[in-house]
Amino acid sequence: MGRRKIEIKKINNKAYLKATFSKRRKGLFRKAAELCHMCGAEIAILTVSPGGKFYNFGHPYVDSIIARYCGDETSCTLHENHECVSHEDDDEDLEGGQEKEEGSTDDVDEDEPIHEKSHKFWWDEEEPIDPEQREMFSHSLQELRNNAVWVLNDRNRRESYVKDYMGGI
Amino acid sequence: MGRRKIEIKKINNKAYLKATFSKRRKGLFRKAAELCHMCGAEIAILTVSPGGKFYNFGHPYVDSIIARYCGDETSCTLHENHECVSHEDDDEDLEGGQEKEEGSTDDVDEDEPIHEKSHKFWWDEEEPIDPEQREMFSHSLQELRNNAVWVLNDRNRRESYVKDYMGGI
DNA sequence: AACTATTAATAAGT
DNA sequence: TACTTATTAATAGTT
Repeated sequence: MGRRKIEIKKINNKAYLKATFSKRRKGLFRKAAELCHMCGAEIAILTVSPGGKFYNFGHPYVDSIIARYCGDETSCTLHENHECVSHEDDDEDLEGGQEKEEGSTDDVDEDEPIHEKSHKFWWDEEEPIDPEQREMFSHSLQELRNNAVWVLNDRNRRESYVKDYMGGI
Repeated sequence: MGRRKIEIKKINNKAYLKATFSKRRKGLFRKAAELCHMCGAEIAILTVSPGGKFYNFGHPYVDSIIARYCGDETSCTLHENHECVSHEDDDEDLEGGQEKEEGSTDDVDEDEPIHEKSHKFWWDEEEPIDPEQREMFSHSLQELRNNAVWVLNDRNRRESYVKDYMGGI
């Protein structure tokens, strides 16, 4: 959506990259805020710039959402592959959700991931990860989740608070 | 961008909400993927539907980014208020970033947050949070971060791997 | 950072 | 639920 059609490809020009990163990140956050507001969703976005710096968006809080993600075994399996687009079950998705304490055999919804076509992303760079590292990492994430669980118990599920972003739109 | 201009406001019609949530979440993820690819950014998006279900996007991995967020005290202060849009310093942002081990008095960049105008979000619902709960939560998040630190040491900072989302675009 | 020509996202409709 | 298309909204290039 600009003066010209562009290809979605790696930008090399540093100045252009910086401008694009800034504009598009802003656009992304605006979209997220709209989605939160219109649909009552909660969204956390962690963006790491090419320089390794974090730019985050969160409604109501990045941390509360992460804690729930880390600790909530009902919404979030420990499945190796929940890295990308996951849990695409669009049914019974708009109901309450306050009662997450029930037996967790009420299993998760791995069915119908909208893009589970097993072909790679067209810009997949295919840099495989050392399986050992991956294993170790998985383990530590598990730990992290375990440590996060108790957080949830002292946190109401749906406090609403939005910090100023796009004040005015 | 549709047949009509719409207001960005809470949707009550359940069917419409569901459709909108689905479309816009998809759009959000596409935008994120484009940003990753064009700018070499890493992005994790945790979306909690109104029904409390997680829909996540991550490049290269949700978990690796969260771990870094939780553990990296250089990029991410333990400042009470890094919930929303944070770390908006756009300078020296495209450099390397492998050397994060230096003394952490090299403080963080709270300057020039792009929307730090202190007015509230226009849809701010202003439901204040119990300070005690907030305190407790903060503490547990700190714990969580401490537990995550060691993860980082066994993880190269910039593995590139994209799972299939929008394969083909 | 601000401006617009232009493309891309999407609200309705099917 | 997926596809279509009129229309708006995001943004690429420019200043």
